[in-house]
Amino acid sequence: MVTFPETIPQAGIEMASIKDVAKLSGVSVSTVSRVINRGADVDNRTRDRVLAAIAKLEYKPNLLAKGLRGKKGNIIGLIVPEILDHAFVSIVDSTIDTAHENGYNVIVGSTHNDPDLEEKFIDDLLRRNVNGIVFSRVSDESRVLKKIQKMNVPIVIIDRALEKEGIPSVVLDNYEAGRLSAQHLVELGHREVRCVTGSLKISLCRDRLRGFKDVLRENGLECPDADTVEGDFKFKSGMDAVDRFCEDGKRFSAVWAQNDMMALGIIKRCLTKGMRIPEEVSVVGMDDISICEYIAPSLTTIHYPFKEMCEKAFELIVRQNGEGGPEDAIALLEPYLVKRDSTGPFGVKT
Amino acid sequence: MVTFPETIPQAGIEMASIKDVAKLSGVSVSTVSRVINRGADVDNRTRDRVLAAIAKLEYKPNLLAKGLRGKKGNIIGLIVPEILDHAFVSIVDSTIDTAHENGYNVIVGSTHNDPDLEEKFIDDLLRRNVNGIVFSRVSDESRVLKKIQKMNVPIVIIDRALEKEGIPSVVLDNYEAGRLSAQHLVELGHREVRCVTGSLKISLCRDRLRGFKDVLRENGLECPDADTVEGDFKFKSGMDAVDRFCEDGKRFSAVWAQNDMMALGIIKRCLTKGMRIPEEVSVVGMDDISICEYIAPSLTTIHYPFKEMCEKAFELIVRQNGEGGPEDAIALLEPYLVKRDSTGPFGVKT
DNA sequence: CTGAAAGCGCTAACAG
DNA sequence: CTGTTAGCGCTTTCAG
Repeated sequence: MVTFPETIPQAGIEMASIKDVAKLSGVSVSTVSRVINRGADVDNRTRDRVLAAIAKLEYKPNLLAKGLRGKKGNIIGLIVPEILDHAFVSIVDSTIDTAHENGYNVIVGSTHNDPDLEEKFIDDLLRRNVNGIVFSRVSDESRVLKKIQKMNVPIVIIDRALEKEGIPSVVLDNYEAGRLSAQHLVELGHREVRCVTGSLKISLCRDRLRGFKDVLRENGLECPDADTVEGDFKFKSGMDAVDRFCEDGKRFSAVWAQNDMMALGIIKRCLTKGMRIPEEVSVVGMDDISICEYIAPSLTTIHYPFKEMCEKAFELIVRQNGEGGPEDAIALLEPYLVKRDSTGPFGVKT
Repeated sequence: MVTFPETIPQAGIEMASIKDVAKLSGVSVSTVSRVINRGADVDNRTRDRVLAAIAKLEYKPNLLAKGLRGKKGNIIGLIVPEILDHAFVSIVDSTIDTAHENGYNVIVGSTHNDPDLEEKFIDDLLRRNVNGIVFSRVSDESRVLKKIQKMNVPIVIIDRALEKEGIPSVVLDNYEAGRLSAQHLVELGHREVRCVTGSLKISLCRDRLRGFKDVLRENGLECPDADTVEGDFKFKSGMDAVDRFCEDGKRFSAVWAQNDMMALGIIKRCLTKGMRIPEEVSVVGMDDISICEYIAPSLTTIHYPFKEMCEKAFELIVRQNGEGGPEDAIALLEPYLVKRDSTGPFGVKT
């Protein structure tokens, strides 16, 4: 339902341009440009006049003109597969905040894992002379990345390192994440431990699993492949995993899911089946998305430092914008455990 | 930890410009521009040559130049108070998708409810010749809105109508939302019904409450002010509300929270206190954020049509971009109930 | 210290 | 149908 009560004629005032400022202060545009940009090399008296005119006209340099001329749009492009994904929204948020603090705007695009959308979006960014592109979760297919690099546009991959490509990346120490979760569970006395992974085609999932198993082994526990279910990072695959674990008849007292969404699925399914958490089953997640605190029981998880990640990514972009062309760099960030209510000592049934 | 394995010298290939295309196809830039934009008025043979050159060079018009020249940056600005807020992320997502489908990019900014950030961000958008601004949750203070309108930049307010200002808006039928939730509860046989509102300074919260109470009255039920707790849309205020309700000694069997976050707080607190949901207490939320499905029990709620809202907002922007200047319009969208597991019939204790 | 001039890449009259 | 010209708003030599 759309209604149009009335039409209001608009003033349509134009924004002041550098010309207007020049005219009002009685100098040339280049002088105005000087006081805006370097401030130096300008007589104090004329500068004051210009500044006064700028204030009076509320002049703000047009960013398109500036970007066109300077070849840099003062924009950061951010590409994520899915904004609604609880992990990515943290990236969006942090990137925007970091960029704003540094005087950049950010254009956000979500590819929905569609390579065509992805490429279209990248083209748009390139056509806007972006200062850099922050790329979250690329398909391993790296054609588009090559394109970006060829255009000499700084790029940073977040969350997934493409070392062989020599592309600057910010990644989590995924092996350590796996270790942390196993350690927590082992310390609580659990011996029948399960793991729900993301797709094992993704190297970070394999890394996490490796860390997890290593700790179990170091503690004399086994973790046969049968104790592992491969999920897809989605809620439902967590639910399904519980069914799988129950099927095989063997008991289990603890599960680690390689992301929080699956952990939520696990919790929901367990509760539905009448299993108590953490009294009968301890559950650990991974990512530390905001929901963790909102459910009952709240979810013990491995914190993924999204904010630091985005700050680092931004730093790498800026660094590439400086002289010397792009640097090849990989920043490795460390996860840590956040203990909440979904985990408890083995065998304590209150 | 940052390491720099090696430095790779870059090619730094420039993007092809319209000049390059003109040169390669042996025509003038204006002809190239013609084939790109209107296609008409160009001889078929020359058009083909131009097209070939465009393909060969992978030419894509620079968006900054285009925007500078045409006074329109082909960009939509989106302003939300907090991206991490589960309701707003839906707005971000839908706006971006809608904009992309129509060939626009979107610059997202979150104000964190800081008026200075808000103004700074708006200035940035204006300086980029945005085609329009989608504004979610403005402070009632409308100075900035005036500014935008003065610049003749289309604007649409999402989620909160400022009718007196004559600014195009897309709003929910909040009164109806209140009615729906009460109706659902009444139909389930509940008579001791409570409500946790958002800040009653916000008109939409008052509207929702009015609808809620009207239905109760129509059904011969009372809803004294004491049965209502004013929250702040945050998780914790939902938890606190339960404590308040328990304090006064009167029984209650159902609660409506004016947003899902507070409903989650209610559920968590109830479960912690050992109250069963929905057997002892039915809980209805509002917004239908994604978490609703992920908790146990899943949350019955009033669906807020974010996607339709954003589509409508976009439509209003585009319409204003057309001739005739801005139109004053208010679009009203309808909510609906989504029944899940947090509500059940009164008195049925399984 | 300051102004004039050129040009970033594109579009839009205006001639031809 | 096509090329020339001018200019969007800004920065940056280059003179002076």
